[in-house]
Amino acid sequence: MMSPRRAVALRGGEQSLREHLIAAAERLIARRGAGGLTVRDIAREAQVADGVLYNHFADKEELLAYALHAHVRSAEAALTEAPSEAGSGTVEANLRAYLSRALALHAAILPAFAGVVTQPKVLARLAGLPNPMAGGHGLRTELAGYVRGEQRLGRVAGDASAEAVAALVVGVCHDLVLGHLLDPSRPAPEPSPHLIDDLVRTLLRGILPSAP
Amino acid sequence: MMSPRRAVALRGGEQSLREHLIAAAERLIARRGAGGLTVRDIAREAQVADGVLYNHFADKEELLAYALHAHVRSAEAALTEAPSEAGSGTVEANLRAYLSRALALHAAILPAFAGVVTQPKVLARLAGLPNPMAGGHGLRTELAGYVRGEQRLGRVAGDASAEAVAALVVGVCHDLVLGHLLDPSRPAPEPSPHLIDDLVRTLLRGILPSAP
DNA sequence: TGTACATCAGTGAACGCGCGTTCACTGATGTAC
DNA sequence: TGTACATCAGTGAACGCGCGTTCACTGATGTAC
Repeated sequence: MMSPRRAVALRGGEQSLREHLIAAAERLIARRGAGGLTVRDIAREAQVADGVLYNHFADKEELLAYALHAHVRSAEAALTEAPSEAGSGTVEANLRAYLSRALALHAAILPAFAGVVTQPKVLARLAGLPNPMAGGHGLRTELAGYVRGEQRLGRVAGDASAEAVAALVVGVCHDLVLGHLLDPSRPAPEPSPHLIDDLVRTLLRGILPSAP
Repeated sequence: MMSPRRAVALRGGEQSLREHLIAAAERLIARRGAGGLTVRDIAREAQVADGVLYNHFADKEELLAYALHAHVRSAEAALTEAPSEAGSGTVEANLRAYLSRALALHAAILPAFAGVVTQPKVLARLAGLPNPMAGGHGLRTELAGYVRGEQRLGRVAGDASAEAVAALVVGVCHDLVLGHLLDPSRPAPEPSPHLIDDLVRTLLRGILPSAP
């Protein structure tokens, strides 16, 4: 077996340089988003020569796609609470938990993706990756599935729309995070518990006056 | 009065070169977003020399900020329907109208802003412009005001949260448009009327089973 | 065991390109006489 | 009225810079003898 030169940054470590590069890019993405990153930024973060990247990836976009993918999986893994199961606790508490989960997830993911929207090559690479759950798509179907489960148990109205609930919950997350991105003075990470209460109540009971 | 050289592109027209440049940039923003635009793109669109820009604006970012501002105002002006007034028609129809309005507005505005999130200098310039209604902020307060009006008339429950409704409606618009931006294969401009029905019904009646 | 050589991932200076920005020049218009 | 000159917004070639990418070279490791 051949074992030629080894990157100085890997001395003492055992992961491959490929994983090392992805991890470095992921760290930068988590810190500043995938927007203005340069290959030199990534090489410096990885403490590695400028050119190595091209021994392991076709181009910058491919590396970014893998790093974004890793970032999404990290963000999902960092969520402490497991998704609520239909029938457990109360529907209200479960909905609130889903809302918190979705908000935490989007607060971590959306800023990272902000700079990618204008890079079609990265989007194309991402589309080719194994598990396309980016953008909260996985959470959306998870939530819709939960609502359908509650419908079967009779704790949610049979004529309610699981897709509508999922779209509203995910949407409000996008909204809160986007507001922060477009105007950094606005708070995004921690919306008032009051607002969360109001959102959950609206989803549960609607806004029409109670029937007499 | 001095009247030195006049830009060839302005022959026959009468607007100032400053407005001409803003209009050209706005056209490009509407067509491709504010993301990858170069000063040369804008100069070519305006049929004007590369350098003139700097006779009228401090830098590229200032011009982009004015163009984005103009784009937002154009998008708002292009909305045919006027916002519903509290008490008119039915609450359901009014909510549907607000949802359609908001969706049309965000479909026009969000793609334009997509590329700006990673350009802090443009965001800073935008913050300094006269009317900071960017990002659907104006529509949000308008909708919240409408809901409060209906509450006063008793057509909406007094304990409902106008802010929650506004956040949910605006959020779902962000969501639909973002989904299209991140994955161009997904449809965004025209969501199914079915989904709109479901969203409105959810907002009006919630998802809990009707009280016996 | 010890020494000379072959391998090839890693290295980093260099390349080409496109960007934002500058500035010496152009030329249409107003003014002086 | 006609001619020479002054003004200055517009022009576009050129500048400097940072980017993604390339490639001749380095040097740690395995192999041959």
